[in-house]
Amino acid sequence: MARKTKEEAQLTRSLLLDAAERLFSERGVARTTLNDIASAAGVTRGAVYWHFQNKTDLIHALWDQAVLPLEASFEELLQTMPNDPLGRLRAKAITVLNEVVHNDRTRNFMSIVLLKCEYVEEAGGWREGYLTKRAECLTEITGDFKQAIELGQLTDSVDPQFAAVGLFSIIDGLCFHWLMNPSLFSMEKQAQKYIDTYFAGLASAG
Amino acid sequence: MARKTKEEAQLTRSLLLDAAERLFSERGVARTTLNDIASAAGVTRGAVYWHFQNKTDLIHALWDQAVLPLEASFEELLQTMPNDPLGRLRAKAITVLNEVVHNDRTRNFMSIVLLKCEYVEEAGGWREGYLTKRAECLTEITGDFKQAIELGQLTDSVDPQFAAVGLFSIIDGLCFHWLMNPSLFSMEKQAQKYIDTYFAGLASAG
DNA sequence: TGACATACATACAAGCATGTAGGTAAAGTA
DNA sequence: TACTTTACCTACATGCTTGTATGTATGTCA
Repeated sequence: MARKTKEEAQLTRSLLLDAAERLFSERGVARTTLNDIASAAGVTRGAVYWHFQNKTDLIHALWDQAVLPLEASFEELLQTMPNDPLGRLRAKAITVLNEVVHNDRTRNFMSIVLLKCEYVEEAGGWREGYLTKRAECLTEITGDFKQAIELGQLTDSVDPQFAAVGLFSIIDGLCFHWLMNPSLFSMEKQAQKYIDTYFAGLASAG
Repeated sequence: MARKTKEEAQLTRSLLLDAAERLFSERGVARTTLNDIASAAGVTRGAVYWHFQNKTDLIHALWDQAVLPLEASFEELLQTMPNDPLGRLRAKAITVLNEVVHNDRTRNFMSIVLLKCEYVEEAGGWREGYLTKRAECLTEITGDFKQAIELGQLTDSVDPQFAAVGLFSIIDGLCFHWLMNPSLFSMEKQAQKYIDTYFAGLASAG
């Protein structure tokens, strides 16, 4: 078989990532073999080992690709309402929950992260990277809460870190339940009600 | 080597389950081999295959054992406050969160369920059983919320199913975050504050 | 246009993990 | 006490997955 041009090679890489994302979310990370991924992308394992060092490396790359759309929409929100941190948090949360429903990429990604992988400490494992990303995300949320308190959108009896962890937890928890069993409730209709309920709880804080 | 008495055999079985629980929560389900489990229990794979059909069967058994203490304490709470469904829910939620911190069994179990296994549809997989158990648990919570509304502890503008899914999500979300990184926040100190915040949100419901 | 680098495919070796068949010695039982 | 069953252990066959080494035909650049 013939060598591909650089563009074609990038396409192959992209196809591999797509296949991995889909297969991981369908069969789980551990039960998906590199051969499965290669076949699904229409190539052989040779291509996988050309583009990535190994499975772990591929997962890392997958992460980078999957997080981009979310970060982009967050950035957008920041510019849409620069002086309304609480509204921004609300919008961010609802955005994530809606993306999980409507955006295949986000849904697959969340499904992998919450349901289809095992977090285990090992040298070169991806748990570390995930922890770091989560920490960053949490700092961001905490920052928004801090601003909200400074602007008087929330009482200063609210601890920003506390509020941030809670919001993060609710989002993950809702995604976990919905992805586990989408027929349980309509994420689409109730997402914002959940977020508003939590914010109402924070507002009445003691 | 010599044959064991029936009691000793039961002990072996129990040791195997203990070892499995510990190893699963340390290394993840997929990366833990039956040999690992047997060795950790001081026996060989022969013993595993004697007591269980295969890995899946072992996981099922593990589940049954791990859920018991939680169900027991729930039952206890039901009798402690038969006429305070909301208080019961609060106590249940806080109980779970505290058990995760203080009870090794519960913590290991939650860790496996939330972080160390992959949920994948397959013939004979344990996802089905898990879904069923969750559904039962959710019905129970929903029932309590219904009662709370009937007794006027909550407005009837609150949808019990909505409230139940939310509570369940928060609990799982908090456990997920805390198990992923226990240094992030003190579950012990803040668990009840989180639950109260959510309940406050429900109370101010629109 | 030739030489080198690229983007894979193919082939091979090696290590596990699983399932199972057969062995064994003591416990249980009549 | 003799026979059967139990509770394992040992050994083996099998399949799968990974990693790597090598082949190869083509893009790419001087």
